[in-house]
Amino acid sequence: MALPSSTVENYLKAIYQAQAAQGGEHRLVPMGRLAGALGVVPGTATTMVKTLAESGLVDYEPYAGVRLTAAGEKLAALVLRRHRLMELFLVQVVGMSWAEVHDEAERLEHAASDRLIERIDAMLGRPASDPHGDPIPDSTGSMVTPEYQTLLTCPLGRPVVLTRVTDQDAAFLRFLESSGLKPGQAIEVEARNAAADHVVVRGKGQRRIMIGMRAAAKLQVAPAA
Amino acid sequence: MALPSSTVENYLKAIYQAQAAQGGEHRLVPMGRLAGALGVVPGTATTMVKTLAESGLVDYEPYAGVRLTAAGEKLAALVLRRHRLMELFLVQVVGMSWAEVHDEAERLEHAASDRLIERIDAMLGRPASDPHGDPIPDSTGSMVTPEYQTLLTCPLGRPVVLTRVTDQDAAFLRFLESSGLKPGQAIEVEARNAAADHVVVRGKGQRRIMIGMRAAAKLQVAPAA
DNA sequence: ATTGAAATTTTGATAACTCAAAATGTGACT
DNA sequence: AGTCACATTTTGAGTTATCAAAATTTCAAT
Repeated sequence: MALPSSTVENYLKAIYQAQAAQGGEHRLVPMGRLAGALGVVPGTATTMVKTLAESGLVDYEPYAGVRLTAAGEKLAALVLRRHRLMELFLVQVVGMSWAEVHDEAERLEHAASDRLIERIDAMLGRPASDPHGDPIPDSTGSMVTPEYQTLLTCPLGRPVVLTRVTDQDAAFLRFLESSGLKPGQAIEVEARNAAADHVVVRGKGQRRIMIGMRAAAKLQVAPAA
Repeated sequence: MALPSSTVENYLKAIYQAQAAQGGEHRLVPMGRLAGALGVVPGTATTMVKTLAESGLVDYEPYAGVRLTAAGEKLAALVLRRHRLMELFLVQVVGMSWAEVHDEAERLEHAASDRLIERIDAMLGRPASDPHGDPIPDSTGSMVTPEYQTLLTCPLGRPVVLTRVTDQDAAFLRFLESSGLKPGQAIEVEARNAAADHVVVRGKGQRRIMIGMRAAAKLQVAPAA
C-alpha cells in the first residue's frame, strides 16, 4: 500500500475529529461539515471521499455522509499521534508557545518520519497527552479517551484540575494562557449564572475569571487527585 | 508573490548545488544534470525550468542550461538554511545520527515555518555550519563559503582539522562516523599514493585509515588552529 | 560541409486535487 | 401529496507536476 498523501491524511483526520465531535463513533459525518472543516467546496469533498471509500478507508453513504472504517481509523489515529507528539515537542523542547504550535504541527505531521516521531516520543517519556490535554495514540494507533466533565457540568466549589481544552483557536488559547488556565492548573468553579451566560472560575492562588458558557464547555476537568 | 511549492524549492536548491559543484557561479547547469539530481526525466526539468524562468527565479538558455537569478539564489539559500539548521537540530537536540538526518531534513525543510527556523537558530546559538560542515546562510540568505583544501590537496604531515564533508550518502557517512572522521576531528594526512589510489589519514589519537582518492576529495580540511 | 551520437525540447497523456455552477436528491412543512 | 429550501452530487474545466516517446538541436568528428 502506497503511503497516503497529506491530503488523504487530512481528510481522515478531519473525519475522525468530526466523528469525535459528534459524539457518536458510528454516526455519519455529513459532507457539508467535512468540506467546511477542510476548507474545500462540498463537491470536492464528495469526490475525494469516494476515492477514500474505494481504498477501504471510509464507508460512504451518498446523501448521508462518511464514517471511518477500522483501517481509516487506525490511519487517522497515527496522524493524530504525529500531530500531538509534534505539538508537545514544540512546546516542551523547542519552547514555542501553546497558541502557535497547532499550525506548525499541522504541516510537520505530514513530513515527520516514523523514526523521528519515535525519537520524540521516547524523548518526551511516552507522554499520554499533548499540551491541550488531547490524548496521544500509541504507535499501534490505539488511544484511551478518558471522559471528563466540563466547567459546565462539574460540581461547584470542588477542587478540580483543568485537563483538556477542546479548541485550538490561537486567540482563545492566548486568552487562556494569560488567565493562567492551562491544562494541569488546579481550579475551582465558584458559580454558574445561566442568565448572565457565564461561569466563575478561580485558579488556585489566582484571581476570579468569568468565562462565557460556550467557552466553558470547551474546558474539561478531572477531580483533583 | 505566492510562496513557492516544495517542488520549486527543490529545483532551486538543486540548481544552486549543481552550480556550486561546478565551481563557476555563473556557469550554466545543463538540463540532464539537473534532471538527474532531481530524479526526473529531462523533459520534465525543461518544462519546470521554463516556468521558473517566467517567475524570474532562473535564467534559462535553451539547449545550454539554467542558472539562478539573484532572486532565485536568495530563495535557494533560504531553503538551504532551513535544511541545514534542521539537520543540525536533529543531531544536536533530537539526538539523531549524522547519517540519517539528511532525508528527514529533506522533507521537514518544506514544512517548517520561518518562526520555527528562527527558534531553532537561536536555540543552537546561530551556528555557522551544519553537521557536515556546510555553511548555514543567515536569514537574509547570505552565506560565507570558506574555501578549504581537501585531503588530496592539503600539506602532508601537518595537523589539520576536518571541516566539511561534501557527500550526504548515508553509507559513506556511517563509514566516516565509525572511523572517527567527523567534522571537528583533528587529523593529519600521512601519505598519498596515486598508484594505489589512496591517502593515509590518522585521526589524533586514533589509528591509521586508508581512503580512496575519490572519497578523500570529499573531505575538506582547514589548518589546525 | 556532412554526418551521427548525445542532449534537449516538444508533444500528448496521465494523476491528484481543486473550483464553479448546474443538476439532483432529501426532508420538513404545509 | 406538493412544494420549497437546502444539502449533495455531477459535470466540465483548470492547475501542477509528472512520464514516454517523437522531434529537434548541438557539437564533435570526419
